[in-house]
Amino acid sequence: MPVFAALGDEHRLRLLSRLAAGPLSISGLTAGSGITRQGVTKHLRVLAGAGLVRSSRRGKESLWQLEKRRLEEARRSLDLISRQWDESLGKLKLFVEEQD
Amino acid sequence: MPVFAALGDEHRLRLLSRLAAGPLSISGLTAGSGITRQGVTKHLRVLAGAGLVRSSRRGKESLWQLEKRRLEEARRSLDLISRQWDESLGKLKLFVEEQD
DNA sequence: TTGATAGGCAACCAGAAGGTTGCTCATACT
DNA sequence: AGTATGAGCAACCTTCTGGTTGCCTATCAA
Repeated sequence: MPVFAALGDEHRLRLLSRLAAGPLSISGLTAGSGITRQGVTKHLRVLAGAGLVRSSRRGKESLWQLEKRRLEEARRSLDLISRQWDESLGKLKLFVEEQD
Repeated sequence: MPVFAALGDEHRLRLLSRLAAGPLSISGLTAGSGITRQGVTKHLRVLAGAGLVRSSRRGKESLWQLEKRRLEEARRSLDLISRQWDESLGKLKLFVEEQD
């Protein structure tokens, strides 16, 4: 649910952008991450909890991949706010002009 | 800097969307927020630290308003990741087809 | 079947985050 | 002048978070 909270950690953002290049296993993601495998696992769980990522076992490793839809939902939320702001600025401008 | 972290709190998200309807003072934002004025202030500071919001004193009250640019930067970041993902899926599809 | 590789579970820890309260300061109103 | 309103500062507390370590399970390969 709290998708922005999930995005709000640098390690998790990095994980996401690495996953954006294609599915990867946990050890794959751990390599060069600077933290432990367990740390990575925790982050992946958070991302999964936010619906940003999904895993599937393949043999002895579990492959993680991006769930694009949630990203786009998040993007749209931000879009919505900026649009509202544009409108409110529009109204403000109108208001100012009426003052003349 | 950590713009997503700033977005990752429900109170702050609500503050933002209220500000999207136009500038407001701290007490204005506090009303109906469910937390103390000091709490609101802290959240506003976080948002400001992320460059998402800006304040200006007007008489005895300080008016807070949205900083649209950062929102759009954040939106673009998400966009970038989904685009990369699209590409990677494209490559994956190609790879699968080669297998036949 | 033994070993190596990939991962899960649980406990633990330090520090950050969210929130409150109490006090002070400054501006506005009458 | 005196009071009410809007806000800042600092201390404090509790909970959540990021990260680690130690140990156990499962799969693959020799």
